[in-house]
Amino acid sequence: MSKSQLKHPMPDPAESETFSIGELAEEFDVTARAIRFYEEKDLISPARNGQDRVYSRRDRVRLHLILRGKRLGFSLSDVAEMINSYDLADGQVEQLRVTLEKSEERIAALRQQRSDIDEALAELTHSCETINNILADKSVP
Amino acid sequence: MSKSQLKHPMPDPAESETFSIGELAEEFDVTARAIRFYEEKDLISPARNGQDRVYSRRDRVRLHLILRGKRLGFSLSDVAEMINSYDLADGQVEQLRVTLEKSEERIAALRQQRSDIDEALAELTHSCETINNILADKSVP
DNA sequence: GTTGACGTTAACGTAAACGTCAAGGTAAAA
DNA sequence: TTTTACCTTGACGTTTACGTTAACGTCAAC
Repeated sequence: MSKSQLKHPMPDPAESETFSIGELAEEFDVTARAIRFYEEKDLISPARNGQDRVYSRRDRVRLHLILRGKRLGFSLSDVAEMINSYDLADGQVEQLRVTLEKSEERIAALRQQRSDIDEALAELTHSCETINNILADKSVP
Repeated sequence: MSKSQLKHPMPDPAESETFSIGELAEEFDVTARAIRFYEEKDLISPARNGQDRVYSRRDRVRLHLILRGKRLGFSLSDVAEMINSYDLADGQVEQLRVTLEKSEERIAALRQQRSDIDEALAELTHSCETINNILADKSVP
């Protein structure tokens, strides 16, 4: 199914690069519901064509950032803080500072998690061994 | 406040080793609410003295197992499966088999998590470096 | 006879990130 | 014209592990 068959073709055929919610959903493999949810949380604010949402390239970048943030384990409110600080007076620098700070926190948390996991793994593998031994004994009394 | 001052002293002074919910809560540093919640989820079934719950040593062991399971990242329903399989005809062996299986699953999941964390750490440390470089440039133009 | 420490049940609240209807609008293709 | 594809808002449901009242019972001590 080509783009010309879709309900929402390019508004300006001379190209101004906009996207429908469905296009973005498919491209990034998320549901439209999720994207609307991000909007509800002030992570993204697409333009409107009547009722329909119209996403610019900038919006698309934001969505990309949101998903990257999620992948790295940030909460949506963290992502909101990072992304939205972009729109402040200071712009760039402030956004970078916020992101840097949150990233460092995240790194610390991840390191902690990793050591927790290592502990759990040690305990689990040990108990598996023990269980295996018991079971071996029981089956050959 | 010593034990003799408590509302619920030993029912049998000749010792049969029972515990109140508050005692267990304090010993294991969980709230009484949590312990009742575990009961609601069929993880533990203390006897009653009228309205009051009376925990045996066996109940105490179960609680210990529950908390250990949680610490290792099992869900309460996982823990329930493991613990409750103890009460089946086959008893011991079946419980051990269930626990072993779940533990192996858990180990696999933890390894996956760890590698996810490692990936995220790599990406985060890299982006922190990048940001630091940009900020350094900006402050010394 | 009341205060304090402990216990009870019942049921609603919380956080995160959406999923899942319901009920409908609009436009383009067959 | 009807079907099909895509969109909308609104609102409740899901999951996990409890927290948090509310309203009350009970006993020992002062």
